[in-house]
Amino acid sequence: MHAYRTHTCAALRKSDEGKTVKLSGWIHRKRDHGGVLFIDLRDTHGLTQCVVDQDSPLLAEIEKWRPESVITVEGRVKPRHAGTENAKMATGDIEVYIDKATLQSAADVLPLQVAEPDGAGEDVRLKYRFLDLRREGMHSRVRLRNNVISSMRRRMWDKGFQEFNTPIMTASSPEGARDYLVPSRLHPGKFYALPQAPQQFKQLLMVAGFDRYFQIAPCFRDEDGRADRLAEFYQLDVEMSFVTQEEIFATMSPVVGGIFEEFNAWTGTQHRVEWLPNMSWHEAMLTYGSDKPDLRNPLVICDVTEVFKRDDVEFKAFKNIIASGGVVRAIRCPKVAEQPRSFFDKLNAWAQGEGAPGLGYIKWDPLPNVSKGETIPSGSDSNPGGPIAKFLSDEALSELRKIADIKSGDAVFFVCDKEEKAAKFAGRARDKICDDLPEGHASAREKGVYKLFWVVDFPMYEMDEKTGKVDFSHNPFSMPQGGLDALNGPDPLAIRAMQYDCVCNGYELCSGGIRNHRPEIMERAFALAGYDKAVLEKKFGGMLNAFRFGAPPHGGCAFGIDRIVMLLANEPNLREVYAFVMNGAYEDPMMGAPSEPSEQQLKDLHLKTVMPVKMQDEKKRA
RNA sequence: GCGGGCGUAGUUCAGUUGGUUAGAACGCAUCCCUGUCACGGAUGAGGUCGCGGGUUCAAGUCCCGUCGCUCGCGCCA
Repeated sequence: MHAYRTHTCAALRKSDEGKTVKLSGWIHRKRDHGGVLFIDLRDTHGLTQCVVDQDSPLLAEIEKWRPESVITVEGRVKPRHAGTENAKMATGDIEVYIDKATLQSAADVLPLQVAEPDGAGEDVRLKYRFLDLRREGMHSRVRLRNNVISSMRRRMWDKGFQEFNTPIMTASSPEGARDYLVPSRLHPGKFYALPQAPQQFKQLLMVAGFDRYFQIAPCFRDEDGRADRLAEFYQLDVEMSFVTQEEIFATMSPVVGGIFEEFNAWTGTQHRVEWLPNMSWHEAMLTYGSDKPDLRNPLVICDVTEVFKRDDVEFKAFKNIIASGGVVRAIRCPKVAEQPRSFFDKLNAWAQGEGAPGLGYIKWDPLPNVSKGETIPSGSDSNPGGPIAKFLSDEALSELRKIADIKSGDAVFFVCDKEEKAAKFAGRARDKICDDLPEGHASAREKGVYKLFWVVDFPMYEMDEKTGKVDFSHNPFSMPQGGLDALNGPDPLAIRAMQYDCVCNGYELCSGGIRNHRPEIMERAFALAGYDKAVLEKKFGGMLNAFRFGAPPHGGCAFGIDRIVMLLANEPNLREVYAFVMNGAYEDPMMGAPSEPSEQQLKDLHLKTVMPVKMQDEKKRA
């Protein structure tokens, strides 16, 4: 017989009755009745109930073994007595009557409970991640992640892509974030960088003639974390040669959509997967106030600056801001007028908490003799109310209704600021309003659906408001729409890039572009952002050189695997979908990382550490 | 770098206006129990109330500082 097991803990059924079997696993739960002891034995596959009664000399010994100890039991498979079967367990019709038992590894008293969710905090869970991972939720989320990655690989190979490995220790590549650096022993004073993305390598593979690349690629960025952002993460990194933007969408939409279809019922709720038409970046920012809008939220934003510019509108607060170049955005909220006063007051308080002067609104309470939903442009179907209504003439109100498509019973919230700020704040208010509405309201967030679409036509450049300096707004590898001619045009801020994102339920899943493979266009593109040829050569010399020896037109994208798994697992925190992660301060309390190197290590690496003044003081005091 | 929230038993939490010996649940230990499946019952151990300072007759509670965790802003695809 096998040293440890003949079956897994999920395998045995009634048909195995009478067999002598061996199982190994963890003591999940013990139920000790004095004369009879039940042990639920667990492995990664499932649970099997094992029994010892007082006829057995083993009882006294086994009683002492604590939960989460690893044991091996040998015994006979017996059908459970009539009425004691457990329909909730796959193996619930049988039990294993223990003849022999070995304690393979005893468990100490546990710092967190494995069999029960005990609400243990993240610091404890991360320190004892190996225990946390035994728990049902983490265990199955890690498996979900593995399955998603496996499915991605299969889908990519099926489409003729091959998986490549690219270096982890490489050169710093300025993609925006800070690099993690690795000191070189052989080259004093020089450092390798961990890749923020394998961007240049995948483009070089295109130059090398491999025309369909993918990689489940680790990426590293030394920027502060968030619930959905860590120092290291994985991307499904993709690049193709001789393709248009549309071909990339046509290739990748079925891959990511297929993943959502395949795993969408994992949380137990079936979700629909809906693809919506491409949206321009400009439309996303205007209509939704975000470059990654959640389209389950039905509220839309429109520009109503014209209304507040009118001579018969007396609202000075907005007029002053408009006079200095500001805009007014209106968030149209169907059927929201009937919400209680407290709903509007709470939103106003929220806006003030966010640093805004408030969140003004107008609501159109239906007049009793007019049926709901009926539109009379003059506004005579309803009674406009709210703090701002009195500043607008009847004509202004009716223009507002026309522009914002307002019906009786609707409400509108206003945001007034410089364009970019107004757009973004209106976007956040749009989400806040939607979330504050009661469940089932016509304007509440839709449930049970993944809404996917591509945002296209990102601007190539943006202007820093303070310095007035023009810089790349996304990454500098994208081809400008219109090529060199566009770059020689009068207004760099009007140039769109062949740059796109894939968005799902408010998360940016993927970012990509058709790359700029022409050195002369790249030179001009960098010049517009104020970088001279020398900078370009220093930063991208390797890739630029390659482009001088025959580079195919190419493009690609990279999907954040963790965000996809977060959506599938319905978890708002990235740390819930990784086996091993660092905490918010990028420390690993289990492994003790980061740690101080030894003197010898520093010497080998030709390094000396200079501690921040604050920490030097602390050391002195200690 | 900045802001919000939190810090009390192994774990999750309660702790009133500052007032006697700081509580509960789960876990742990000992004992009882032959059919449970979150088994049940009895008893018990377990605390520098994050740390330092202050106010007070008296501080888990109030004040100041500091550290840690967490969420967000800045930053970052």
